Amino acid sequence: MHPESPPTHPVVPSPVETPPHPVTRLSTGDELRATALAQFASIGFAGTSLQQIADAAGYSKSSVLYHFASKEALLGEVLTPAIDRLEVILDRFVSAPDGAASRRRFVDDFIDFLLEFRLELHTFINQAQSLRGIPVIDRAGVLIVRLSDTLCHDGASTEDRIRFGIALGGAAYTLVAGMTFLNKDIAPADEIRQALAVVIAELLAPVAVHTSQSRK
Amino acid sequence: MHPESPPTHPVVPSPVETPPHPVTRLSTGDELRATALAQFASIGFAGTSLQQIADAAGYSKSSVLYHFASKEALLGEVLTPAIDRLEVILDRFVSAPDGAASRRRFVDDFIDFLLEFRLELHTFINQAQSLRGIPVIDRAGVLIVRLSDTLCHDGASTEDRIRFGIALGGAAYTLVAGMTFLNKDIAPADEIRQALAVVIAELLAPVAVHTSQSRK
DNA sequence: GCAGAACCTGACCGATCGGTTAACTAGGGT
DNA sequence: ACCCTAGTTAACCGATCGGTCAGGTTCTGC
Repeated sequence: MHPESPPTHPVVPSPVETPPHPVTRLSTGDELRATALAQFASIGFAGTSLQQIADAAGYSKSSVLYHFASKEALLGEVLTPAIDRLEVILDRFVSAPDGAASRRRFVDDFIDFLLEFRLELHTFINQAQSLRGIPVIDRAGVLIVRLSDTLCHDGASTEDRIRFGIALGGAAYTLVAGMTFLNKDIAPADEIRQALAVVIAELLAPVAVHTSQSRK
Repeated sequence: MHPESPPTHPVVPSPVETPPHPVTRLSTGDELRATALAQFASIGFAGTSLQQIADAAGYSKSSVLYHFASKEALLGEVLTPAIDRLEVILDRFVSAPDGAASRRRFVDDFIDFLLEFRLELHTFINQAQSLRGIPVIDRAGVLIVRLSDTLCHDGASTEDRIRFGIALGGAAYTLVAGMTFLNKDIAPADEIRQALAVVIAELLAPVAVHTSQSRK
């Protein structure tokens, strides 16, 4: 089943503490989380079976359900780190004094978030509607609405809201699906980050200007 | 089963030709196509069962499989009109002389396409990767690549390609998921179209300028 | 009246779904 | 030796999956 040689359980090089050198070896739970995330993002939560996750990770379906109470719980554990991170970023932004510097740092933080949690964002963005009721999804939903309301105050125009939506959905798409599909080259990372910064800032700039200063 | 009163088959008001007044009544096949599209776009192709489609449309699963050879064939019939339309738009653009007017008309056509086939685009955009091999998906894939290559010539920068990807994925997201989720108001249609035109043109403008004229 | 096409359906098929249970293995502490 | 815990798995459960099939109903052409 596993690439490892012995027929017993596959990993667990050091049962206590994290390994001294940050080895690339992951715990079984982390392996399963990563595998599940990749499947949820590409095939969808409803379209991914526990058997597929187990096969892809090299375990049995029973093992997946040993580490996670249910499929929904697995989704929850997969998405939670991204939500926590976004919450921190947003809290820091709203508690900072209004100003160009604060806004600039927020956009930087947000782009870091996009790049680090692209699969989680893609999963949420494209499936939140059909997964309403699952606690982690609802929590992420209110967070996104808060993000939207923070950037686009009550009186924001339709165009401002569409700018925000396009930035959010466009980044989620481009960084996952569009990457291996439109940009055949594997992309030089730094170049992507820089280009993303330009375009996202351009999309969000009028919104921010509109909310904190006078129009145009 | 059906909202109609008699227990027999539900619609078929005029068995031959289209009804003289374009009544809102749809043929069974059209009802099923529309229902399936809504489910595919929100829950995903893999996550949507034929039973769900049948229930939502008020028919039996057997009836769905009577009108469509298989689930994949249903997906094909659902997506084909959008692909045909996009193909027409793209052909007209590449066969027209280069120029600002041609580009402007293309963006207009493209926005019409986005608004009319938002569910079809959303379905393709977010699931093409996992549905590779299905003929209609592959056909749409080569079309999108052709669209990308037409707008971004070989030497296009990473930023240009990201602009295109964000415009495409962002519009698909905003017009479907973001609509009932971020913009609580049902949206005044014309306002959405106009805002979309501004933002899409802004995203695509540097690309077009770059490919047909000098930079900036 | 009658044959046939078009339409819709319940019953059924093997496969797979998410999830439960019990059994097994290995290691640590005593 | 002992037990306990953690990890893994096969076997199994009822439900549902996509798909097939035979039969019933209604309409049309003759």
